[in-house]
Amino acid sequence: MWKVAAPAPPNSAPLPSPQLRSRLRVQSSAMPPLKYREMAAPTLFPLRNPMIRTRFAPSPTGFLHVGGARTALFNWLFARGHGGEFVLRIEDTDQVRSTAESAAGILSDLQWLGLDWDRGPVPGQEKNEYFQSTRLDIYNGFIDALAKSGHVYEAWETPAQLAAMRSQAEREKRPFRYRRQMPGRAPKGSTPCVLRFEMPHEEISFHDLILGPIQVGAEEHDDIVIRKSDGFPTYHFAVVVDDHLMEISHVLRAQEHLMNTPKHLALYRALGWKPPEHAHMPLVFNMDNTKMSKRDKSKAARHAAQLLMKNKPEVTLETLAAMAKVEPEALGKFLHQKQDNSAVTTAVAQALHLALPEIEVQDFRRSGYLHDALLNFIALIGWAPGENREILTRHELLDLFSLEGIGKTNGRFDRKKLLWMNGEYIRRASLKDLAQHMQAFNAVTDYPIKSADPAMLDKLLTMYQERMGTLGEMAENSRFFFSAPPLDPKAVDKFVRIASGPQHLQEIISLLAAANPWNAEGISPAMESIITMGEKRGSAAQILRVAVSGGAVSPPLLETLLLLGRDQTLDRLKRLEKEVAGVSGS
RNA sequence: GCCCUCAUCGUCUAGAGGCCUAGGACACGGGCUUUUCACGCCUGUAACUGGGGUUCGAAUCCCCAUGAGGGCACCA
Repeated sequence: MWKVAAPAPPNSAPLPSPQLRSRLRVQSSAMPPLKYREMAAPTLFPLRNPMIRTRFAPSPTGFLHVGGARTALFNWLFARGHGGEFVLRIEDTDQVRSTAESAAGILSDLQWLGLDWDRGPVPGQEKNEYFQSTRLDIYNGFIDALAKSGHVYEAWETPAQLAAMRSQAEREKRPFRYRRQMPGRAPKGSTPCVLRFEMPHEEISFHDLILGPIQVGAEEHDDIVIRKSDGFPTYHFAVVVDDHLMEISHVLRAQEHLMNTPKHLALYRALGWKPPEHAHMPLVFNMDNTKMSKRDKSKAARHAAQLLMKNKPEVTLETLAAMAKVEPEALGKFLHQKQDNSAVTTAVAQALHLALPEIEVQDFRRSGYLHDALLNFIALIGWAPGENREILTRHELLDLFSLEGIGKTNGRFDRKKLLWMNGEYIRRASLKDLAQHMQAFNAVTDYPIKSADPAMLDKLLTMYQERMGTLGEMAENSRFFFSAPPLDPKAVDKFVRIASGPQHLQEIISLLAAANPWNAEGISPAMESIITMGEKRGSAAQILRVAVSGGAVSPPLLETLLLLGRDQTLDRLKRLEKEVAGVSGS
């Protein structure tokens, strides 16, 4: 778990209880005509409405995905931008897949992003009432009420039977809909059964705040399971009960939930509750239009490994396993049976020096993206403030955000633009802020720069601020300040193993050896000579660059040498001298 | 297969019937600056999916086609 500079701890305000719950009225059997919502567009909201309350309700089955982060951001912006409240609720009704680690990770990622919540779990503490798994009796109470009014019935099919019924329907090319009065329902059995909710037999329509009017025909409804055989409510039921009890005014969620909304509205109606407003936002995909999934990371690692083994036959499964320090068997399964495995993925990527695509928030964090840059970028997918604005502070985001600004078309996650934006944030940041970001970055990564003292970090930051896209880039490129780097043979050939190379190298060594004192004034004359050395201005300086940095690219030499110090500089020059002399005989 | 949704440069988008010869940003190309790499500055290429309507006039409204995405779980 990472350490997090903790924002203000969220309040754990009590749930709306008895009096509010007493407002709950279960519908009698005589139903009034179905009219879920007037088709005319409702007024979106008055400005600064204290009654606006949104929620982000992730299921703790993995780390926080950028898509989830965007949903959280939009909900947060909408609530806070209008003086409302933002609720965080953990939907852990899937006993098999939910883990406490995931929940903690999601909390930590949201905190890192600065998306704080008014009500919800308290980091570092036990599950409270914002974890659905603690609320079983509440759901059961409402299920009982719904049963009394005749909306609920038992269904005894096993999962296997249901699967068979579905494939049967598929073979007959007809849609499968589970309905109470359909023929061939399983008789009462001895195993625990599920409880289903009988959907109305009428068209359901509603007005989506982003998409406009949506209708779903009566024949499309399916009697949804509301309680699983393990006694836990399904998502559909728990979400409705909690959104009501927690007085959520606006449900802002991804468009993949659009078809769930009629089910939820039917539940609201059966429970006698007023549903919240709904707004479904467009989805975000990879540039190639595939879904952004953590599997992309495995795919990238697998692809790179297979390419390597194809191009270099000497690399076998065993050698690669040894390189990555994983079991050959596990690697085999990963490679050949396409068994995704995050441990193997990471190990392979590390062994091959492969940068995995960032998918989860923590990936971006570890790559050295600034949280505000990530937030800014994410906000701009599917939403635009108008006026050609792009770089927006958190404050401006809050100020400008509106549901009307959300578009209807799916977006793509353009990593190049994110990289640009992150660089933009880095260049605009103060040195002090950058140092803080670097510290947070160091806490979750392990680069040599971790060992830099504040003074050195400051100097490095100054040097790299204008030439990095991410903190990770700087951490990588600044390695040579901490230990002698490997020499890039291509750079050595190009700049040093040339006719004038050895002689220039000698001159550089004696110039710098004589430089005194080792400060800007003392070195500058030597630097000037080095730059003007040779035919083309600056060409000889590359020799020096290769010597100290190992390659053809580095921050400006003067500052570099100053930070490196005389001894390191001369050592590395002599190392290069030896390298060139040693091989020239062959 | 059935249902739902969407459709402007490669990408994110501006655009609410005449302000559109379609604007901005990223990316890409060219140039300047430069001891490398960046940064910065200047500059270029590039889009209204197609077809029918409505209208004096359509990127904007309607219909159809096509394409794309989502959903069809005892997952959420």
